[in-house]
Amino acid sequence: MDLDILRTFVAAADAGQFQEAAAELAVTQQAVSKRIAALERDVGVRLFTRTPRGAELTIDGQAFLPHARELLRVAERAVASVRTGRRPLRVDMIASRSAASGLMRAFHRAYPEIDLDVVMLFDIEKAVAAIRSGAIDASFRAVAMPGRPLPEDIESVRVLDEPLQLLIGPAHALASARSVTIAQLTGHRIWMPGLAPGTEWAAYYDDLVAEFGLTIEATGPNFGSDALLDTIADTPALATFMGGKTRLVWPADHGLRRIPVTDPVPVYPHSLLWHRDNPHPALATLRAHLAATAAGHGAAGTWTPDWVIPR
Amino acid sequence: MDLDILRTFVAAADAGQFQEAAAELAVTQQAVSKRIAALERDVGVRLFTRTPRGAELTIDGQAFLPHARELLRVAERAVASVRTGRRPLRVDMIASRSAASGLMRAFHRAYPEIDLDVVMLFDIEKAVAAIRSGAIDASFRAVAMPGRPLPEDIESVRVLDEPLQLLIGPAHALASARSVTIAQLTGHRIWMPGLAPGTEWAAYYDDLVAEFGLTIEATGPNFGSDALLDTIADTPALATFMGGKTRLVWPADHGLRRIPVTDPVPVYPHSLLWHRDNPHPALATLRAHLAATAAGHGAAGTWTPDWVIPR
DNA sequence: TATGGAGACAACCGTTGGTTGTGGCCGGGT
DNA sequence: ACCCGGCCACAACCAACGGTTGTCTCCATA
Repeated sequence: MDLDILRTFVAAADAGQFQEAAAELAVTQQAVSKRIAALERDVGVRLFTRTPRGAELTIDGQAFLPHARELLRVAERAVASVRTGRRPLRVDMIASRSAASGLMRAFHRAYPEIDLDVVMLFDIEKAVAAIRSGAIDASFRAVAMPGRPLPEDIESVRVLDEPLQLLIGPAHALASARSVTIAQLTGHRIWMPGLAPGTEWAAYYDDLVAEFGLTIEATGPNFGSDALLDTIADTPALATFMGGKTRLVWPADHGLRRIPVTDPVPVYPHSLLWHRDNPHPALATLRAHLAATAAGHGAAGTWTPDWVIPR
Repeated sequence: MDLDILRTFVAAADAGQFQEAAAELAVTQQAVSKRIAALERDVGVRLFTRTPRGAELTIDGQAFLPHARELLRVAERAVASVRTGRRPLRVDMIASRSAASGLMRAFHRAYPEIDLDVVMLFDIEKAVAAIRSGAIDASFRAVAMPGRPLPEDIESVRVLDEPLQLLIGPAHALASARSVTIAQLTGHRIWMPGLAPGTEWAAYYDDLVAEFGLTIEATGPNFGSDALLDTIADTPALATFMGGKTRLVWPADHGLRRIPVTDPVPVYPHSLLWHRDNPHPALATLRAHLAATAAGHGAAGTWTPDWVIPR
């Protein structure tokens, strides 16, 4: 099915005749006739009843029409999402199910008229480059890792601390714990595949390891969270860290447990980054929204690496 | 833009490489390469970065991907709306802005997961034929006009009485009235273009005229409500009837007035009609919903033709 | 009854979109 | 260090699609 054909269908439905639709679309009446016939062959029903002085929609045609319009609307938005110029606010975050995702959902509820696009870049370096190039408008990241101070043209504000939780299977030694202290984790194997050196998230876990003497294995490629969850669920001796705001969707029978970590609570600090000169109006709205709804970061009893910008 | 190309894009994005996507789609790798190149030419940005061992999404590609998926979802629904078999509940009503539309909106809010299609057929005769043929599942209509008793296989229930209002321009003699009695309308010109003999709505207004001695002109073709509103707004001596639940969208400076009519209140009776044997599960839901939320019909002080099924 | 406007069908043809064949690039194994 | 294998791009070729022109039928209207 071709969007041009849908445009033809809508034009013919609006005009009530093929001839006029053809004129609008700058093609011949025969072309319109063929396109409609092709569409009808495609969907398997007759969409117009042809009369000697025009063509009117059948019942099926009437039912199909709003769907066709919707399709064209969505197509327009899809193209707009990548067209330069007035385009949706494009935001990067570390993971699709991180706490930043919850913030953006809340923002979308508050301002449903603002078009949003979410992307996930590799790390803070790519994110900063994308912000400077204008490829994205904002980014939720932890800053500023050692050796990578934020450039002067990038501004940031800390918006949310996400407490880490331990994710373990039902056969794990800590499976029945209501919560665990960081000290209790010493000696347990914690697996975080895909932890790539040089990224800000690797730097975060490096500091966590150094500070509390944990053991984190970063071996093996990251085959995605599904594969990770499967392995964790089935392996008694293995645990992993996961953002406490993560909304997991996994088969109910996995039996996975999420255990809060305390003394102190390790929190992953999300800051919003943007370019000083970015004029996107929705960016100002987002910043104002986050400032108004900002809650709990830098609270007592929490831990972050000392390179994290305090407020 | 072609939906097949979008499917190719999504498949390639999911697979992370063109080769595998090509295998899934049962075409050659070269065809996928060409399609992606065409799509990129179409939207004007590069969607993939080609590497020697695959292709990964650019930032723009990431932003475009959810839109592409949405487009395919909408396309699927569009086709489903006309496919026989499990399809959306298809409901006919007399006008897109009648009270029935409000009922269906409320139903949609209550059951957003139920797919709905609304069509507008010519009259009760077409509606009954469509219900019997299965082309529609239900219809909001006034029944049962003289000489057209409902067939035995069609069931009905009265669901809503819509009070009529007088619609007049700012220069009309009654423009400043808070309400008018039917008796006061005697001698005023009431214009209802498109009132077609033999339809149930024409029968309704015929009875209204006969009962209260009104003057209704049905001359001229109906060029749509916009044209009607324009004329009414500009013509001091002209009025028309309009459903009291109608949500009008007209330029604010039209200056149109809607005046309630009393003594008695003429109400247009909407009944839900359906086929005795229609098994569509959403139909049962709709009937239950309407039964639970049904309000005010057959109230004292209202008038309907005596052929209207009382309850 | 003649006329004009609208859609369908047929014939024709250029362009599009598929295929096969081939070459370049880069990572990993030997 | 080198070669192999996997993956994508480019070129050439060809069928099929989608457009145009020309013509016919149908029916409402004058």
